[in-house]
Amino acid sequence: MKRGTMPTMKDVAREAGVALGTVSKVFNDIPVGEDYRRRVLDAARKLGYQVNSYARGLKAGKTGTAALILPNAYDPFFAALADSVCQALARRNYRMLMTVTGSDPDAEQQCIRMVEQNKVDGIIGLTYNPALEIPAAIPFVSIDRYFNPAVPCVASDNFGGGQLAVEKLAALGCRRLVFFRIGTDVPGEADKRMGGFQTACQARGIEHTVLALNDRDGYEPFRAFLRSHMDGERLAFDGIFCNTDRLAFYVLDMLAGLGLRVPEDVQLVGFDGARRFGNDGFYCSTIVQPIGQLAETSVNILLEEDRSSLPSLICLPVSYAPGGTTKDC
Amino acid sequence: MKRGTMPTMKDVAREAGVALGTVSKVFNDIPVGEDYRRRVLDAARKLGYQVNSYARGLKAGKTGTAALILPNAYDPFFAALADSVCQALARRNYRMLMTVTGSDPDAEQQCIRMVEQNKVDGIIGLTYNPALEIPAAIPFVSIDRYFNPAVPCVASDNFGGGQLAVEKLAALGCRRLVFFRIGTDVPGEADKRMGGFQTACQARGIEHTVLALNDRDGYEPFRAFLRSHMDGERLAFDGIFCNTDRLAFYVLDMLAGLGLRVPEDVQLVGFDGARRFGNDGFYCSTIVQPIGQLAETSVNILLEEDRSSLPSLICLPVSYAPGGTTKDC
DNA sequence: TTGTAAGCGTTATCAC
DNA sequence: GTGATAACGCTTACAA
Repeated sequence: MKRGTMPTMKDVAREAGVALGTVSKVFNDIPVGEDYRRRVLDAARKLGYQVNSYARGLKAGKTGTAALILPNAYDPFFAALADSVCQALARRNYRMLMTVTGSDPDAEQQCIRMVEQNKVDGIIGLTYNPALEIPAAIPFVSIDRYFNPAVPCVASDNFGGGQLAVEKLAALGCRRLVFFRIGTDVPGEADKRMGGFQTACQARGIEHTVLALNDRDGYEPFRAFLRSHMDGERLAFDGIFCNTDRLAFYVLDMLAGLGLRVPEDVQLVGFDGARRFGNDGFYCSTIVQPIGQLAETSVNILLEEDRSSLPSLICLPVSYAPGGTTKDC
Repeated sequence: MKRGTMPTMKDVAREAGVALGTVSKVFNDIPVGEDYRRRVLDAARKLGYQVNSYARGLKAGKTGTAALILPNAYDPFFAALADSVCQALARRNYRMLMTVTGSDPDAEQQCIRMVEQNKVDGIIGLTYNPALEIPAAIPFVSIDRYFNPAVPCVASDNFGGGQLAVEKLAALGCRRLVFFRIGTDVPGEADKRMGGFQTACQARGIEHTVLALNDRDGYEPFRAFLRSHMDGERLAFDGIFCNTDRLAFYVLDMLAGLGLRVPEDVQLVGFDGARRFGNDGFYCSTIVQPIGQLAETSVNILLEEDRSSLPSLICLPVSYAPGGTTKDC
């Protein structure tokens, strides 16, 4: 925005020989005499004029910009989400301001302050700060984490996903399942995956175990767990459900180290639907999150005019995709 | 930016019992009496005041926002770049406006218009539109593609990377190399990888071949090429250099289909340094692009005050990383 | 040092 | 339908 170099409405008005207000009307699709309209448009083109959306926002109280707050942009799930949200916003002629927090609670709050200053029209946030203060003045949509009834949360049907994983594994012949979980200790929607797993196992009378860890524990305990559950050459489980594809991928490596074949000896299902190179094959058989819908729904709710009665939680259906670590591939 | 609900400087001034200008000074670090300062800060905190950076930008001619234009955000390289650029900008107290173009030339031009409207302070663009019109009024830095001397371009040392790949493969015992290339036909810096490959091969007297394709050709020709170069059980080459990790990954699969072992029968090196799940292991042995430096350098140049004598091209050093498809892993 | 007032580019309200 | 004019929230001479 180098000053003095960009033409303004005033310049266009002078060039077109009309009044300032007339130019404004043309760019706001407010009826105006056809020849005036032409003159203005011609002058604008000639000068290379672009409306200044900040000045417009200053007056109109809208900026045409929404913010997306993410822990990072390189994780496949977050990257795909950023891509989809960006597109969903663009479709509605909105721009996307993106900030990454590195999962640092302070950085997250800082990000919110930053976007508050930028007077965005709304914020979509996927954060891990348990004490996050959400500005009441700006529409906010949370992804994957429920705050309170006043903050709409959009998430995948994590519980249903957990059930689906069990159903699939059971249908593929598994009789003894184990659920591996790793993640933050900030409670989030993703925690429901375990509930779905347990419920489905109980409903089907399937023997099951759970090993739920925190990020700070690292991945080694899973290896130790597997080793301690080896019965000679065989593992005590014939099916493993991991709460993320990343974990499943690590577990795959551990199983190989134990001399176990996947999917022959043990079948493995992850969660997320992460794809190699962002859009290729799955890393493993997985419960796929509907990222496009997640983005679209979040944007819809964020930009909803009537904010008096928004749903407080929306769960979107997940699906199952074979990815080579189950017998159906 | 719901109007009427957010406090303004005027509110703070009234609350603090000082003049409007005084409040402004406090928020711009312009010396002010200490007790005035305190009163203003207290009032601001009490009201939850945040400066409106749009209004500020309107006056100051700077908005504290830069735009990043990418083909998409899900490709691991672009995702990592987005993450790094976002961080580099944040470090300088800048916000990042991101747009994805889907590699559609029109969309790319459209994106530029959009960010022009938003009066960003600068644009970092990685685009494939050969006829892209770059606005003269806004600082622009191009990544991976040289436009003209007036548009600074930041890229990896692609030529050096091509040479490095040959050096490594040669050091690992390869004697007959082939270079596989796929990509757009818009000339970009990445094309220099081939030049580096050929130069290094010639310098070392290594027998070499090249198969350079366009995206629209698809991957099948590579498979056909490999098949036609099978000499009984053996491939006519003992080393393959691919212009991207993605291609290398596909080729890996083709080689397996041909009953060839990697790295025993043939060694494979890709380009980019893409990592599984964004930050884990490499997909293959690869020439790693210095994404962090790419981002940092781009931002440095973009925000450089003195724009009178900027470099027109900066190539950053790449490195080699073994990733299981060469004998040094 | 502090307060005042004139814009920055746009939109909205009026008389014309 | 058109064209002055007053905000919008902030910065910045300039006056006090």
